[in-house]
Amino acid sequence: MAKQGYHHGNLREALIVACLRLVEEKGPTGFTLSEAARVAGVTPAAVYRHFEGREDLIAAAAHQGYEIFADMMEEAYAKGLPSALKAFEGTGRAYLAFARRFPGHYVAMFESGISIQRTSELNKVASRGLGVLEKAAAELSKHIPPEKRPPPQMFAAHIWAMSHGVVELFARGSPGTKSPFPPEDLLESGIGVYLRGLGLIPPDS
Amino acid sequence: MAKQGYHHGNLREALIVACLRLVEEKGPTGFTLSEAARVAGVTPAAVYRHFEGREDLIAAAAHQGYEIFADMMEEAYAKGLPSALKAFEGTGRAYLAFARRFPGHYVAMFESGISIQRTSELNKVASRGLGVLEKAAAELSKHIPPEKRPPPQMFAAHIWAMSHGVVELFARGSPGTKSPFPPEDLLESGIGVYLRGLGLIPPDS
DNA sequence: TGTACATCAGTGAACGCGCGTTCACTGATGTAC
DNA sequence: TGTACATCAGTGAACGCGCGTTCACTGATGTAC
Repeated sequence: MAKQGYHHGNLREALIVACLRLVEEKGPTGFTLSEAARVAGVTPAAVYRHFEGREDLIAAAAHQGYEIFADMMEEAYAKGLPSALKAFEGTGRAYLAFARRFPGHYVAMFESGISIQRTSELNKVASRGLGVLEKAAAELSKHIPPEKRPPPQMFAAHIWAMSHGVVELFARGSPGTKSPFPPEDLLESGIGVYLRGLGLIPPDS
Repeated sequence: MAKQGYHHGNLREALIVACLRLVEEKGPTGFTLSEAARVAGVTPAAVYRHFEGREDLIAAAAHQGYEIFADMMEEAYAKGLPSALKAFEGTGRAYLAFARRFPGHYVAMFESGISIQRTSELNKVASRGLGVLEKAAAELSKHIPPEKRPPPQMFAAHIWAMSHGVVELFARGSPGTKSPFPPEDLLESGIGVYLRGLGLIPPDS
């Protein structure tokens, strides 16, 4: 990561790392291109050899995040198979796990205000992660009698919303919001109740 | 709202209104004290007659938001009584309704990064809103057999998280996130499934 | 192995900009007599 | 009703600052011969 002479070696990556660190520490507002350059040990102007500007740098960080995110979702899904239920629960948990392990990426993706529509590439990789959740939901919904089966996209959205809410409100340094429960437990139990509501888990336990 | 001569009349309020508008239009990042002053038709320096600075102005906007929010929650709760179930569902819906009707306030409260701990006053008014939700949850939880009754704070947190998630992901101009379902329906059905999972609604319907 | 040269990733100085904040001031308002 | 005066909400000029971005440049690297 330290530069070794006039040429850096891998400045592009180093700038993304710096961006992630700053965005995590100071929030998306606090992030400046100049400081990222400073952290990477380089002149602000050098950034323009690798990115179009400030926005583009954040977008690159987010892109990397979506990639990792999609991978984690897929892995969690595969790990749960062949049980559709386990696979589904796994993806829900993976959401929170991602936010915990990659807070910088998470902020760049969901709180920095960069649009998913920015690039078709960004859009594509972002859809991959959500796609896994929807696939898991579709698979799982086959276990519900057709006449009382909600659209899989819908309950994917429910789980996504709950996961996102738990992360935003309870897992991050959010506005003084403290819950007496660890976010992991909160999400776990929330998903549990929800799936029970769909009749996918027996009512006791 | 137009100033009428040298003295404005109600600059404090006008500045909050300007702050809300800007924060809604451009996001919390885009908000500047100077522009708020401009919108209110006044010199930036004039702001300091009413607020300590930029942060303080946003905090005031958030404070006003929390006040309105708490009122809406209480009203929704009261309207649902004496049915504990209806009262609870009402507060969930009120969350989304608030975000829709007062987007500027919503941003100031939940996305601007100002801490709830900033003032004991702010903390107090912010707790009032959440308190209603917790009260509703506690009331409702009496209808669950004690041995399978989760802590009311916990399921208040679940509903809060889901509401917040729906708002952030689907109700606001969020990162290209589009759902085929209107947020209202999404939240309504999500809460429905959840309550069914708690055994508070009969499994059919 | 050595030299000439093209490539390109970095520099560093400069720019204009709008920001938040301060200060001594001044114009309008309201009150005492 | 009129005048003197205190109060205070506004002005406007100035400040230092760090930002994002541009530009002509230069130093390091790699390749052709």
